[in-house]
Amino acid sequence: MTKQKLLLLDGNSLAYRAFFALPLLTNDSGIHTNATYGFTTMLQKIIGEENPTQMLVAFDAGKTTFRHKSFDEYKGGRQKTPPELSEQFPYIRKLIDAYNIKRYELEMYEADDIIGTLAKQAAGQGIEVIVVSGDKDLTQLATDDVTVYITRKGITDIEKYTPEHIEEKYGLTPNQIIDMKGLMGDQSDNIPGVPGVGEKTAIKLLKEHGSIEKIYEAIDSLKASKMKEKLVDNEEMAHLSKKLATIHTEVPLTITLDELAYAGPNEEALMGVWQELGFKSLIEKSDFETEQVEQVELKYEMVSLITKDMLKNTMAIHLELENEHYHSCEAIGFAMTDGENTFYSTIENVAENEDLKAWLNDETKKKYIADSKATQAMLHRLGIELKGVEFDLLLASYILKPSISGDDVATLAKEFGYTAVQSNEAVYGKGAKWVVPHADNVAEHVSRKAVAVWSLQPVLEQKLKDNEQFELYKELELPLAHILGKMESEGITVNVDTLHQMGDDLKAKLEIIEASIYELAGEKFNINSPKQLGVILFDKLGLPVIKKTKTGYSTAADVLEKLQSEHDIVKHILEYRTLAKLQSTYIEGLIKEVKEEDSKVHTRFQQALTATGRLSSTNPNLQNIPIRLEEGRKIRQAFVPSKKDWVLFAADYSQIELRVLAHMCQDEVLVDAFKQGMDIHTRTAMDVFGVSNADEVTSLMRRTAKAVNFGIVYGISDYGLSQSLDITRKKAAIFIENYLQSFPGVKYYMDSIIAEAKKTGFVTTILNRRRYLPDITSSNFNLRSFAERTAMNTPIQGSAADIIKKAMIDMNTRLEQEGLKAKLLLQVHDELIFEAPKEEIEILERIVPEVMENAIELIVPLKVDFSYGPTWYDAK
DNA sequence: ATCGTCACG
DNA sequence: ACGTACGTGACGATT
Repeated sequence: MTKQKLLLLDGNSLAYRAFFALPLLTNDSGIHTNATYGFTTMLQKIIGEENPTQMLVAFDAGKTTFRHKSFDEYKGGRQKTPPELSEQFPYIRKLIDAYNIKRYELEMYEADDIIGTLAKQAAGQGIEVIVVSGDKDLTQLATDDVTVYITRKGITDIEKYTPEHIEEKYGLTPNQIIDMKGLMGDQSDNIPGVPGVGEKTAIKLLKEHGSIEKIYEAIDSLKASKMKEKLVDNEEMAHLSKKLATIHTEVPLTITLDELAYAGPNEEALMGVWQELGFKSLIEKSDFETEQVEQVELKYEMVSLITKDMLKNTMAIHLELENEHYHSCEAIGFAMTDGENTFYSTIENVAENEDLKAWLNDETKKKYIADSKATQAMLHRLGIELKGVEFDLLLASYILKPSISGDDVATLAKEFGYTAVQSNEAVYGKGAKWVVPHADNVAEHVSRKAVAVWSLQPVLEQKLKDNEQFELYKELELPLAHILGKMESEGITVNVDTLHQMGDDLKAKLEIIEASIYELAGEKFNINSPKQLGVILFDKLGLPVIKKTKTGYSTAADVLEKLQSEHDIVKHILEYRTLAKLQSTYIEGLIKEVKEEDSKVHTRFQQALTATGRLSSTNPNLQNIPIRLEEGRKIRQAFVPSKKDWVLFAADYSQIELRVLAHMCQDEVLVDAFKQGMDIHTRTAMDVFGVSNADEVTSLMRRTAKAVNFGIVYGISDYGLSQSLDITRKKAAIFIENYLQSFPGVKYYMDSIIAEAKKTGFVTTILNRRRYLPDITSSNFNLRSFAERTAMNTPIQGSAADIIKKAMIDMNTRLEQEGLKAKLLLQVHDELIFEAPKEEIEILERIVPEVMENAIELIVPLKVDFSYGPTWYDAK
């Protein structure tokens, strides 16, 4: 439990302060907002700075208080609260409620007394207390546990009163503040005090005697003077004034400290109040993830038919889908806008509308779309081919802000300050509660999305140009989306019978292994449960614990491998894991994804997801089909061409990341090695181990050098390398040291890329893709180290991604130019998989490496290997 | 919803 | 001294 901190605010005093500190502002609807605005900025500041665990705003209750009983002129003659301020009090209450801060007022007592009582209670429980007011009387509450903040001049400028500060400023203790006020009186509260006694005299007297009581005890010894006369004449008034100025700390409150917990505002409610008051700057600055939609009226027309006259040369269109699975879900509706007129139509009316179809298919009719790939794929299913995509909100957002997650139009729009569109969750609900609402609501929602895309197009394109990223977006990502859409819609054929066959074999093997594991363990348990497995291995069988996880023993493969010699059960478990993974993910999982109609899987390539610019693949993930172990690799036998006498043709870049590194750091040795076509791991081994002849490099040396090369690409650390090679950290450090000495250009590059990231806050790839690294200047070692490794890795991984993306675009063009039937089906980070008729193999062998190797020119050559066969397994 | 694990580049 | 290799997605178990 962190230290508790209670913030007590004097509501009336602060409202008055804000009102008089700021000029009389009014908002669009004519309400005065200077007090509400001042109050809000003050709250924002104090909450941000103090981060309290409990909060309360106290208000004065009615007109009369217990003080009036002793002195009926108390606060008499005071100016009436200005009506311009009175009208703002309801909003101040609303604001406080929206912040989820407790409000409190009590009949017969003033805010001061409520605050005094709570401050005393809290301090007694060891809670740190901060009192905020515009009234200096409150400083009497200061103690070691209670600090009193008094606003100065404006509303956010505060003076902090601790007992020390009061001593410094007045030479008095906090308690003596009351006596001072008793003597001086208070104009605003109509407390008379002793006439003729001001601050200076009061302080002088108190320093000498200590308190009002002590002054009167010693009154006779005072030498005769005008002042003595005044004191004598007004003794009663002095005592009364002190009494009135004393804050009551034993108020019979009807609330307790427990009720004051503060855990942040109700963001939606707060946005609502801010909107009502017209606090645009605060709304813009806030990073709340609220669903608040601007109350901008949207004019749109629901039409049964989109007619020719509605179809303009440039329009934003939005095809609304049920969910992200656009290869299998249903479409909900369709909207289009040219900025002036917005039309909504049902899907039935879209699919059968020949005019619209022709317009969508017309390359010269320009479309602005939120997610062009999804739209293209869905339209394809409806028998419509989409062309002429000019703007893609998802891709533009991704290039500008690669870190934003989510593809909802509302989420993206909000990132760029556009809020007149609702989130899908707000409209449809989520999970089991998901439902399509009334047609009117859908029409408005979908129309708003189209308008959002239309409105954001100029904004985002300008930002891209400002960043010099427009080309990356327009010439790379946008055309790539079209190609990826085609690849996904085409799909890859899977032989389900082959998978079933393999599944049966696996099932039999698993049953045997399972039986021997139970036998060796002496009981049945769930081998798939790391928790239960941990109990068997480490508690029951007493194997040594090598690594732990947050929740218990680690049973990961690297741990189990070290335990193999300890017990026979371990190797069975390792084998069980391998086979169970194949069975659940690659046999059963894959079968579920095969579409019955065409016997194909249609993955979705996520183009706006990774931090580095790579693609990712889902439903199913076709970028992690097994290959390293033979048993798993056989899964690839189930991936086949879609037609008889066709083949699968696979081409992959050899060492693309290290070549990119060589290009970027221009290290002579590394560049030379690639230019001469050497085996890079062997070359590295020669340098790291100081061997002058390639023949002298042993396989262990090469394997080690390979791991070092991986480490370099990942942003090396001795620990990481030691883990991957299972050697000591010291040895790993020596390898790295040797490497960096052999390749000084690499070291220089790594140092400068980190320096650059620290300076600009981001790193870039060959095609100017950015990754922002806010943690690079963190004082937290872990965060900073991670950011530094990322700074080293991202330009390499990201540039490699740029290169293969460019190759895909060039390859698509080339296939069309050559009039080939061959189709690009998959991309797996550094390889492209095609299917093609046998007759085209020869030409592919020529053009695929040519196009891929020349996608982007580096100072080192790019090298592409390829192969083909009747299944993906054979294309090796 | 999150964790541990493991498949890929 | 700090505690990690970079980037992903899917599964079963568990909360």
